[in-house]
Amino acid sequence: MTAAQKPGPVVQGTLDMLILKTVALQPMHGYGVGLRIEQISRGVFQVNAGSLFPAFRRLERRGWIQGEWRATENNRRAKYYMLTDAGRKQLQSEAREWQAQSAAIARILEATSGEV
Amino acid sequence: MTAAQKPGPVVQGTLDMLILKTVALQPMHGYGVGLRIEQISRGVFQVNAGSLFPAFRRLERRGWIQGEWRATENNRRAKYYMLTDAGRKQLQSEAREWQAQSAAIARILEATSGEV
DNA sequence: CTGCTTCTCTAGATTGTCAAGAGGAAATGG
DNA sequence: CCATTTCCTCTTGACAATCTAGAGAAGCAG
Repeated sequence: MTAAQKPGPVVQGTLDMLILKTVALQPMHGYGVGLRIEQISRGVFQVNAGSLFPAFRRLERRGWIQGEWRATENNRRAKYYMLTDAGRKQLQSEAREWQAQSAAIARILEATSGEV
Repeated sequence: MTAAQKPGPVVQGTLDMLILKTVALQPMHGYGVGLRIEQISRGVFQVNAGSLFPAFRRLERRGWIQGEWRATENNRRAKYYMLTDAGRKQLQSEAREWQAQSAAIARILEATSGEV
């Protein structure tokens, strides 16, 4: 039973970063981003539409991504989002901050006594 | 300027785990736990009293920590909390989950194309 | 036509955290 | 002795991100 816990929500505060990173690789529509995050996280995360779409609106409003209606591979209409230059900067900044935070948490979890 | 961003809030959802870990090392009072987390995180995190005390109440209500009034080193009264057995299990479980989550985020941040 | 899948989007509630404080008791400095 | 600072507990009210639980449209398969 060392394996696969049931999927859960994304770690709070990281969804924007994960979306930016995902659309940085290639323009994608919202639904696809959700699936991709589930896949790459290997089922650790599961993104709800009620989280996803507000996030896309948020990111677009802030100018970090830009949407455009296109046809999917399956002949449907979907809004494809791609990263802007500002979005690329934002992604770098959030990723850097995340590294610092997860390193800090790792330090705390590994602490064995009174180290500073 | 590669150095020390200004301190910010704890990553959402991790505060309980950080508190459990901190009191696991040695019984501590709330205020001290806050300072300790700031220290070990090297200023990455800064825990607000308005987050801290509700968290302690929450953890005690769930039976993961147990509080007791004692005198501090400085002759003051403070409520010292220590981990219960249930708390130890909970800490292990949360830490395991955290490892899975941060690994998943790392995978996403490092992705370069369509890997599954 | 019926039902399944893909895809977008909304409304309402919950939750964890924050900002901003109040207050008490010991130490410290004048 | 009084004033100030430091330590420590705790509360209130607001906010932002996420969730649950849907609706709705359009193509595909039976």
